[in-house]
Amino acid sequence: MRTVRPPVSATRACYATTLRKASRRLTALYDDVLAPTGLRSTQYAILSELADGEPVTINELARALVLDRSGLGHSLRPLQRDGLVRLDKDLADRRSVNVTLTEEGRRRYEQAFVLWRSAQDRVAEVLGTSVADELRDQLNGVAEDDRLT
Amino acid sequence: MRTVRPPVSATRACYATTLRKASRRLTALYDDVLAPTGLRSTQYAILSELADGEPVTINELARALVLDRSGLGHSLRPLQRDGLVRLDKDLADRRSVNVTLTEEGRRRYEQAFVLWRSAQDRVAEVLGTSVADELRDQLNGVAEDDRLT
DNA sequence: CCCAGATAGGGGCATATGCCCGTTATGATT
DNA sequence: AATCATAACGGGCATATGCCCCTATCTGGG
Repeated sequence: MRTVRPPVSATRACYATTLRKASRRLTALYDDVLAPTGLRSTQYAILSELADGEPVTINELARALVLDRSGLGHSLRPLQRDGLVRLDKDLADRRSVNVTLTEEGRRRYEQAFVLWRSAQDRVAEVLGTSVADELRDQLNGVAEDDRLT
Repeated sequence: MRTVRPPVSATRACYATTLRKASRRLTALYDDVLAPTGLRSTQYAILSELADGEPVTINELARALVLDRSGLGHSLRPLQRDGLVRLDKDLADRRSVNVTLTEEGRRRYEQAFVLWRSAQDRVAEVLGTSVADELRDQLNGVAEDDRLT
C-alpha cells in the first residue's frame, strides 16, 4: 500500500538538510545586506562575539559559535590580515591565544551592526516578529544541546 | 544604566547566526552517523534528491537544495569522480546537464538511508518528534520563502 | 623534580558555498 | 537569416568548516 498524498521530498524530510537549506537562504540575505561593509555573515558573527571587549581564547570562541576549533582558526586569518582582530598569546597559559577586536575592527563592527539590524528587521517583517523570535530561541536550544552529538 | 539580566549574547540574537549554529550542530551529528558510508550530509542530500530516478539539471537540483548553481557544480565533482552520479548533456537543450544516480550511487544511497534514519530518530528522540517536525516544517517554509532574498 | 596524560593551537587536506566572468546554446525579434 | 537578450554551465578565487596529526604547554601524580 502506498501513501495517498505524495510524500514530502526526501530532502524536505531531513532535519539537517532542512536546517542547512534555511541557513543558506538566510545567510545569503545577511551577506547581501552586509556586503557594503566587506564582511560576511560568519565574520560579522565573530566580530559581534568579540564586541563586548573581553578577550576570549580561540577555544572559547569556537564553543560559543558552535564551530570547529581548527576551522575557526582559519576563519580568523582573513580578519587578522585585514586588521580587524588581534591574536595574542595568553601570558598565563602560553598554549592559549587571546582574540580581541582592534579599533578598526570595532569601527567595522559598528558600521555593520546598523546593516545587520535592517536584515533582522526584514526577517521579522516577513516571518512575523514573534514567530521569528520563537524559532530562533528554539534553534538556540538545538545549537546548545549537547545531547545532539 | 545597565540591564539587570545579562543581555543575550549578540550571536544568540541573530536569526542567521543561530540558524548556522544549529545547522552546524546537527550536520555534525549526521556526518558522524553517515561516516561509515563515506558520505557527508550534503552529499547524502544530493543523492536523496536524485533517488527518485528522474534526471534533473544542475539548475533544478540547485533550486531544490537552495544552493548556488556554481557551488553545486563543484560539489558534484567528488560524487562523479567516485562514480556515484553521472552527468550527461541534455540532448534537447545542450546547455543543460542532467544529473542521475549510477547503480553504485543507488547502492550507496540505500546503505546511507538506513543510517540517516537512525540520525533522524536520534534527533526526534532528543527534541520530541512533534517539536522536531514542526520546527522542520517551519524551516522548510523559511528555506522556500522567496521574500527572504 | 620528572614524566605521563590532557589541552590549546597550527598546518595540511578535502569538501562546502558563493560570486564573478567568460563560453555556448536557445529563443524571440526584426 | 542575422541579432540580441537570456539561460545553463565551467573555471577561478575566496571564505567556511571539519578532520587528522603534530608540537608546545600545562598539570597532577610519583
